[in-house]
Amino acid sequence: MKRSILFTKTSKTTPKDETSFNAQTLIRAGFIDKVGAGIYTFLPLGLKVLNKISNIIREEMNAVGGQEVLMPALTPKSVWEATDRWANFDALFKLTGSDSKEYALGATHEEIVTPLAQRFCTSYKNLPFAVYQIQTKFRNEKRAKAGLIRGREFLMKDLYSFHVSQEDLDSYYEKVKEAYFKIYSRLGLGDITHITYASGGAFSKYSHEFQTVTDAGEDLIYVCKKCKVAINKEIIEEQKNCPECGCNELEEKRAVEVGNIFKLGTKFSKPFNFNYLDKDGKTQDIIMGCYGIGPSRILGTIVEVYNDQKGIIWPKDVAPFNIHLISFKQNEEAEKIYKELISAGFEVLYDDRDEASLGEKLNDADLIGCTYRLIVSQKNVDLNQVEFKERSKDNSEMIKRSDLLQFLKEYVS
RNA sequence: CGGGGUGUGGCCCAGUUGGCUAGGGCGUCUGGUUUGGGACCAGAAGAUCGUGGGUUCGAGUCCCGCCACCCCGACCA
Repeated sequence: MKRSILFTKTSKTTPKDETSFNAQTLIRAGFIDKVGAGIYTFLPLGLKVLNKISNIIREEMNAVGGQEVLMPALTPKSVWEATDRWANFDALFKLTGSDSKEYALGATHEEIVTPLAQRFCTSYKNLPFAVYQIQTKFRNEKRAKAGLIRGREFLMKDLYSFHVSQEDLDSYYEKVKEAYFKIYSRLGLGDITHITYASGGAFSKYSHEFQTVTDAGEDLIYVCKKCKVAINKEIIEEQKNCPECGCNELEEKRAVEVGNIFKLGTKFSKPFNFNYLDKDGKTQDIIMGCYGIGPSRILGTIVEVYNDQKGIIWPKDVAPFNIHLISFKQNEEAEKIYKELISAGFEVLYDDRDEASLGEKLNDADLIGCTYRLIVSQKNVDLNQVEFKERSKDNSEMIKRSDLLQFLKEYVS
């Protein structure tokens, strides 16, 4: 992508109606645009990152046998009444159609996926199975805040699994747990993301959350110094030591909830009379699990975690572009390198603007935060070299022009 | 939903006890000079002062309602 035709711009000033670091920075760098409280547009740069996050999640969901679907955001009142959540789920956005029928904007999809699964699953032969989607969710938060971390509309991956028994759910649950660890590690958040024991809400005694440690977090967790498992604040009173290793050296930290997995049991299969016939032809309960993770919240969390005074420092696999290429008084050679990199399969943001000073281009590159940066200047062209720098490091190095592609192939990809 | 705060060109702000054609910076456009960390000069465009009502000879400024946004709290399957 050439910077000269990218339709967004960076800004020197931060919007005053936004105080969270992630939203301020993402708006300034041209990744998102604010439409209302907790409502954002994803711009080309932001959408690229969001899609990369989603794709990592998608790959890991596919790897545990999840089958991707896309359920509606507009959901009829009747399904919510079946589970008694029309009246009791106060974050539901409700609306009325012109036919005076009532709807809710999907805040979660148990009410949709359960009847869906019921249509196709009647026998033990059909079990187990899991479906997921990556979709916009709506929650009428009393107060949206913290930029992308608590919006009223946000992207969510929700996986639902269906089982013949509690044992089968338990073993699948462990598989998904492992998949989640892989996801956070691929997103660059592995070392600072803890699995925590959290309230099970209406479904069970405990659920598990995945919490990424950052001061921007809304939650307090208590991390076991030995095994890195943590406990959420809401259950610290009843669970005073580590549930895994029993030790009581717990350290309080602020964190963002970046995932939550639940054993639903029969909480949703029962209200919909969703059963199956076992080998003996006897009717049995379907046991369910659900597993959520929010790509847009993760995007905001990454910005909160990986930054310096100049801007964002994207982890390699989620950066909007692999390489930020800057031309300085030398557009001919830079253009040539741009084309070479593109045909070699790199994603490149090429700042080809004549009117921008080098300082402006460098500041933009630091703000946008692509992992690697190349500078092609007249001086470098004369010396047959290109300047290479990692966003996370202080020093740059010179790469021989003739070695450039090979170097990048080894180093960047 | 309770408490507090803020609304002035695209963005950040100034605007005195109410007073004349509402200012500045950033950005944008034109021309010229520049270029290793957000360049400079000259010119230009761009504003229902959140919105509705009221007080007044006169309202960005005072009063009332509403709306939006931010912060603290509550809430957060």
